[in-house]
Amino acid sequence: MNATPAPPDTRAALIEAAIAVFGAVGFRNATVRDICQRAGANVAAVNYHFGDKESLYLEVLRQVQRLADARHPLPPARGTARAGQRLEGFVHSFLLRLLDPGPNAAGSKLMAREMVDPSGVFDTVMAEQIQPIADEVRGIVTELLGQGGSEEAVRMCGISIVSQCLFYHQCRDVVLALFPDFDLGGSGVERLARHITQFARAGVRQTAKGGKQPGRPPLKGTSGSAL
Amino acid sequence: MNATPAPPDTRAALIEAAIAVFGAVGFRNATVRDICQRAGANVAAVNYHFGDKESLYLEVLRQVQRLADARHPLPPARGTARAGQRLEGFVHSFLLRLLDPGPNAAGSKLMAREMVDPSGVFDTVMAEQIQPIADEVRGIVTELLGQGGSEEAVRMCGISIVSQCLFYHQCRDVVLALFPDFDLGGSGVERLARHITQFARAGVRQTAKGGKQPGRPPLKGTSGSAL
Amino acid sequence: MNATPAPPDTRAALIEAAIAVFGAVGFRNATVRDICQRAGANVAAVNYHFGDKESLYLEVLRQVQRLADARHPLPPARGTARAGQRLEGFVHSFLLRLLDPGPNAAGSKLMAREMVDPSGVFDTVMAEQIQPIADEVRGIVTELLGQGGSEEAVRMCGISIVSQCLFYHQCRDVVLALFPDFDLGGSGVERLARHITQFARAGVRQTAKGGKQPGRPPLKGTSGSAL
Amino acid sequence: MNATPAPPDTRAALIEAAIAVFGAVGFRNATVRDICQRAGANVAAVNYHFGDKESLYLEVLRQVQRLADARHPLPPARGTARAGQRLEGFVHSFLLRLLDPGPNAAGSKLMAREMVDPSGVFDTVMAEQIQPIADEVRGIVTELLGQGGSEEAVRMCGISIVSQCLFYHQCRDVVLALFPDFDLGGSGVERLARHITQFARAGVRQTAKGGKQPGRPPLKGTSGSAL
DNA sequence: TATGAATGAGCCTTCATTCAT
DNA sequence: AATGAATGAAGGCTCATTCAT
Repeated sequence: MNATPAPPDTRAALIEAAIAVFGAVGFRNATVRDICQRAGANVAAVNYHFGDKESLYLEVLRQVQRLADARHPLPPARGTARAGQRLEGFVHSFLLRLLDPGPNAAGSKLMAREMVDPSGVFDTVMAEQIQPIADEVRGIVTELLGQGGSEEAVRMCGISIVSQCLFYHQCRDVVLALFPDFDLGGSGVERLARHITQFARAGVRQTAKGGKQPGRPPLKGTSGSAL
Repeated sequence: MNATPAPPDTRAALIEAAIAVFGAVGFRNATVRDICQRAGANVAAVNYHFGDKESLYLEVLRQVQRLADARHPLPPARGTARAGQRLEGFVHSFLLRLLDPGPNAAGSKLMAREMVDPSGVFDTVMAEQIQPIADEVRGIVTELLGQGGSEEAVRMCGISIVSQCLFYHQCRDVVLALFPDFDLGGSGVERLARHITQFARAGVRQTAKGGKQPGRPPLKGTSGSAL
Repeated sequence: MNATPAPPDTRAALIEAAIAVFGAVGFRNATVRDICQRAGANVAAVNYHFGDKESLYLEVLRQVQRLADARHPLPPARGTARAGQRLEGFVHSFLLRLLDPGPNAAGSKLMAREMVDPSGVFDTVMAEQIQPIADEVRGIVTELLGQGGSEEAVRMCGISIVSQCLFYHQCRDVVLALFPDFDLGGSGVERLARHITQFARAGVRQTAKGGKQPGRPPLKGTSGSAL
Repeated sequence: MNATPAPPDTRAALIEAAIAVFGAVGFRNATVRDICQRAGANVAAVNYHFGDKESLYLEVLRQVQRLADARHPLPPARGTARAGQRLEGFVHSFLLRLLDPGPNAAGSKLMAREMVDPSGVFDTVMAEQIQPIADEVRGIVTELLGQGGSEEAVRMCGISIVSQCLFYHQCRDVVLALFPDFDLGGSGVERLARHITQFARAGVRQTAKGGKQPGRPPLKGTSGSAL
């Protein structure tokens, strides 16, 4: 569609280098010099091609999304399969996208940081990358919950599912510090997907039964306000 | 109350200011000058009282934990209650600790960042702050799973529980971008605690039954297309 | 003369300014700001062109040597003349190099300081600048001593020669404080060279005769009281 | 004479510590904090007892001289012995004073630096410490030269003697870099003293014979001016 | 007499950015 | 279309010194 006649591969090299550097050390810690050097370009190249460091960063996030979509497209939209299957499929491909050690791993790290510590491009990221996932999850959960699913239940169940997946990605270092031999790549992803799927399915089923916890009085708080 | 009415405790003022600044912009973005200025102290004050910026940062993280422990102590250790109750208690007080909009909110943010983007003090934070929580959760899950709990199951269930709580904290901005009216303070915490508790209890129970998902073959394929 | 009339060679200007500043106040006392200012360059110029202050310092020492070699080359290597002549030639050109009031005087001062109060670049200076001189002297003395020259005798005679020359340079202020009219430039150098040469030649000849001082018992006692 | 009723040994401790620190790293590199710490005193102690860092430095130089005079008094004034003996005695005790590894070694280093790189207290040091040595040497050389000794010959011979001794002290690091096994303490001093004495005696004797070098035409210069 | 806290000037270095070519 | 040199603002840190106690 967008055919630049002679691809100025300096630009592409800059983006690629920037993904690696931003991913490794974050936006602030990354230096323009480092990026340019890795791209085999001049110190002024970033400013020349992108205007400034932040514009490069935005371009990088876009490219990261493009790569992620290409490598691990989200499962086809709702309706094509039963919710149970779709949950399983979603968890699996979402985990793959997050934990894939492939060329986009650094980009993945970028997204994680953006969610915890939003920068100026957060809105774009939300709209272009996170919202579609949220929609997909909402669809799955809505169907799973059936008519017993209040809006709040849908939201919370969706978050319960997504958060389990994201944790391994965002808090990878914590996981590995606690369990140094934890397998977060290769076959480990399969086991994780299986666990999360069955854990979540049971959780959602329970939520569908109603907010009432069987035979349990309201929480007896550990802090101030009387719960 | 105190004999000395108000000793111009520069050190304390520095920590307080640092919590705010580090919490707002992170370790790297924060400047010593800014912190000192807010604390009404000299530029050299940080070096005098803490040695360097990083040592101040570590002290800040410790103070943040102290405040958190004081405001929302984790439930008393194992043995005092059945695991079911302890799960409920843990989730509730953990959420309170994370989402408390009180004076420690900025400090909370710090911990979130540290988990996603570890700094030089990560190891200390792991040992002093995260490990105790992990131990507590492990204890609860081990008891809930009973004899059917493999080491891996214990780990994954623990993470499934903690990650749900953490998400609202770490990805607060994402939650609010998706659901602007989501209640993350006050009574919202109670509803969240109830949801997570029952979701997790069902999930753990299901995990205990065995890793086999009823009538479902192991996943095949690495991307969504197979779903 | 030169095709490019006057390239604003910031790098060269920095070195020149640095020779002056380092020479005047020493490495530690010198400030990068001062050097850059004198060179008409930005504060960051030193870092850009040399990496850091110390690397600039090393470059300065090299340039100083280059200038010294250009202005006062040491006499051609051994073999071309008898040792007596070579001693004379060495002392003369070494003194010229040390006492030359020309544009390299400040640089000379640097070397003197480095020998008395070594800095981080001492090893490099030793290898690149001092060792060649030591080798030359060793060659001369070895030949002068003939077969009677033990290794120790060679070393000590060499030092006896060099130290006499260096003193006028390193302790110039002491000399001038003691003898305000002492001529350390111009024809004074000639007289110094003649004195040191004949003094040293006699000393070496005496050393060659054997370590035994005629009719004098070995020293006894460790302090002056025995004299 | 000067009896301070109750010796404030903080002051003495400061001086002692300062000798060590100044001697080790020089005036500029030394920090008041370091000195106070080693003296077991408060950071403000230097300013309190001496006014400022430089005044402490002057006091230190005085103390160094006191110690040197106590440990290695110069040989008794002229007339008590023949010049030959006195030369031997001077060289020996001067070397001892310079190379003594005892408690004043650091102080010695200070003096060396002061001679090469004079500070504000240089004049005091000259008058109080160097001049007496110069006078002693002048006396010895004058007698050795006899009637053939011009003023210039006396000066240059004196310097030839002193410079040989000083070199081992001031350029100790150079000596050890060139000859790592060179013995600069203990019995090494004896050998050095013997060498320098006989070397110098021969040199002075030759100088006395007259400035004419036997059968040697004036120097054939290696640089500009026609010698 | 002596101190611990605090200060402010200043240093080296980093880095995104600019500019002439 | 692209670069190497150069910039200036800013950052963390050091250190001799001061001051209230």
